[in-house]
Amino acid sequence: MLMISTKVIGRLSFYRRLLKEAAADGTENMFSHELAALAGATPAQVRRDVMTIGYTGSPARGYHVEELRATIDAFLDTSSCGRIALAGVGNLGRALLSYFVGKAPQFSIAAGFDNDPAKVNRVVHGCRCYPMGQVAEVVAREGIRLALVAVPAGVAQDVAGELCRAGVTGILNFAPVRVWVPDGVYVENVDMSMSLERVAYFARNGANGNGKG
Amino acid sequence: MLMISTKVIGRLSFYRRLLKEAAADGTENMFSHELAALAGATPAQVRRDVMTIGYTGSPARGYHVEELRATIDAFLDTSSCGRIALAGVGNLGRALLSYFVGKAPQFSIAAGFDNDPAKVNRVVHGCRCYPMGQVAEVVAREGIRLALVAVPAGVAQDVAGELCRAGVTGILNFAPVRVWVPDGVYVENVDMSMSLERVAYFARNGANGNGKG
DNA sequence: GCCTGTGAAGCTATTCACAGCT
DNA sequence: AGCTGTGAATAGCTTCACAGGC
Repeated sequence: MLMISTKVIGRLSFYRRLLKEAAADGTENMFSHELAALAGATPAQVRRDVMTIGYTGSPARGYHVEELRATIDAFLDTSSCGRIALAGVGNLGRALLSYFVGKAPQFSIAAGFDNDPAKVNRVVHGCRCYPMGQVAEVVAREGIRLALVAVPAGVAQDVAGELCRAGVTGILNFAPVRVWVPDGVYVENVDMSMSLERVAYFARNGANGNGKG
Repeated sequence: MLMISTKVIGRLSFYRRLLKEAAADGTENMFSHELAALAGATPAQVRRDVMTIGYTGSPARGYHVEELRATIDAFLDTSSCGRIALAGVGNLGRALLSYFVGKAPQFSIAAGFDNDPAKVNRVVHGCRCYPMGQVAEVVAREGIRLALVAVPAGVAQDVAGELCRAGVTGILNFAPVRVWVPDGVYVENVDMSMSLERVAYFARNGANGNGKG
C-alpha cells in the first residue's frame, strides 16, 4: 500500500470536519476552490488530496459533500481504534479530557493513569483514573491502542515505554521531550513551548498568514 | 533578511532546550551527531541548521554548548515580546496557564480574557482575568504582542480579529478552526483533534518513528 | 464558460559526500 | 582517525497548466 504523508492525513482530517459542517448547513456539493477557501489551501492541493484517496467529483458539480466525507471516513478507517488512554491526569490531562469528550464521537478516553493518590479511583468526565502500575492490565482489558501522554517531561519516556509494552501503537505526546518507542509505534509530539517560540519569532519577523498546523 | 522556514525555527528552539539541559549537566562541547541523537534528527541537518544562524564549531571539539545556545538566543531574540494574552480561561486555558507558568522565563501571560462573569476579575496562576470587552484597552496598556486563543470554535474568529485590532501580531490558536488575520500577523494552529486522527491513522497503518512537531 | 484529474514543472527540505582542518 | 562546513544531489511537496467533460 502506497505511503501517504502525515501532511495529507492531517488535511484530510481537516477537510472532513469542514465537510461535516457544510453538510449540516445543507450544502450538497462543493467545488475544490470552495473547500480550499475554507481550509486555507489551494484548489490544486484539494484536488491532489482527493485524488490520493481515489475519490472523484464531477466537473459540473464538484464534489458531493456526503460522498467525499464518507470516502475520507473509510480511508481514515474511523470505525476502529477508538479507545484511548490518558497518562497524566493533571491540569493538562483534565483539559484534554474535557476537550475530547463529545468532540470526536469516534474516539473515547477509556482510562486515565496517574500516580497521585488523590486522583486514583476518581472519575473525571466519565473517565476512571487508575494508578500507573495498572497500565498493562487496563490497556489490555480495555483494548486500548492509542494514548495521550500528559505527564511531566522527566517521566514521559518511562510512561511511553510502559504504554508501548502494554500494546499501545500510537502516542500523542504533550510532554516537551522526544520519547523513544519501538518500531511500529507512531509518536506525534505537541510541543507547545516550541510553538509559542515560533509564534514569537514570526510575530516579530513579520511572516504573515498561517503557519503549519 | 533571508527568510527562514518554520521548521528550522522549531528545531532551533528545540536544540536550545537540549543545550540548556546539557549545560546543566556540565557538558561543555557537543558534536553534531550527539545533538542530533538527542533531537531525533540527522547530524547533517543539525549542521545545516547551525549554519543557517551563522554559528560555527570546530572539527576537533564540535560545538561549544554555551556559545551555541547564546547564538540561538540572539537569533530568536528571546529578550523582547514576552507578554502574552490568554483568550478563553476555560479548562484548556487554565491548563495552558499552569503549563507556561515558570516553564519559559522569557514569556509571561500578562492577562486573561473571558466572558464568563464567574471568571472575570479572578486571578489564576498570577494572571488577572478581564472581560472580553477590555481586550483593546488591556492589550495596549500591557504592551502585549502575542496571544493564546483557547475559546470555543464558534467565537475564535471574532476573538482573533479583536486581538489583532488591539495590536497582537502572533497567535497560537487552539480552537479547531482556521482564523483569518490581517497581513503581518502570524498564526500557528494547534489542532489536537487533527493530531489525534493522524496518530490513529498511523498507529493502524504502521508508520513508525516520530512524526512532525 | 468553469470545472475536474493529472503529467510535468517548480520549489523546498533533507541528505550525501567530500574538501579542509585538527 | 573523526569532525565541520557546504556544494551538489536527492527526495518530497506544491503548484502549474492543460486535456477532457458538461
